Amino acid sequence: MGELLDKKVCESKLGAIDDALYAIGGKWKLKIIIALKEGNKRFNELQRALDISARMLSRELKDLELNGFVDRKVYTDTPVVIEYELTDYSNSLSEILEALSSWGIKHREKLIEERS
Amino acid sequence: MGELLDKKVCESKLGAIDDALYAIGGKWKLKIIIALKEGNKRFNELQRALDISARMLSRELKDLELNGFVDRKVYTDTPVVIEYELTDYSNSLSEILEALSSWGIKHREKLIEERS
DNA sequence: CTGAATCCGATCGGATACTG
DNA sequence: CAGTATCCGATCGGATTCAG
Repeated sequence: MGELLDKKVCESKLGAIDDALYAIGGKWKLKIIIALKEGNKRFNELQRALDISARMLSRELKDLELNGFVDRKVYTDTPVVIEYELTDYSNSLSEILEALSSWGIKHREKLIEERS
Repeated sequence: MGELLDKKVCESKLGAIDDALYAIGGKWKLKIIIALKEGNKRFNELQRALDISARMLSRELKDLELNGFVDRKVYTDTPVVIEYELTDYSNSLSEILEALSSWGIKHREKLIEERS
């Protein structure tokens, strides 16, 4: 009986993780969000901070904006300034970010240990 | 002064997340691990459970084994049975998995809400 | 400065067929 | 059953160029 329960739990988790990976998976999305947590940034600032090509950054920002993680602010101050800013919704990712970064730190330590 | 601190924190987090994504990023690794949490599985069972091609499953399992998340057990029972099993180390991912799946559920709810 | 357009190689990922 | 090999299209991702 516990097996059936396990299966249900597993399947629902698989579905949920699918949804999550679909929205924030890939190489860049989470990194962009982290970079913007430090403060709003302009296109070129992000590019330099993340070492990402303009082509990919442009795509990813469009996607992040479409999915409600990022706002594109245009300040018409002559010269016009364009900044990217996190939305409130992106704060809902904080648990994931924390879990990932703390695991990443421990994982790196493990790797270094193994080399010796 | 707080700005400099922010920058340091951000950079270290970017590095840690890099490490994490390098190890467990991509479309399949976490899904395979979740499927195996339910219990050990054979190659074909995994394939059906995840709807993944043999080609990709083979690659990903090799990678997961190399990085210490999965063990490949061979039972020489005539006929030989081969099973994949999670290592203890893969349990260190539980926080990440929990965070991802609970966020995924909330995110899906948000999406459904938005369509109405 | 903010992108979009193009080109090109690398990788992803499924389908199919094949081996032990 | 447990993979491997091959083929092929889609996407990723950098470099460069170009426009507003």
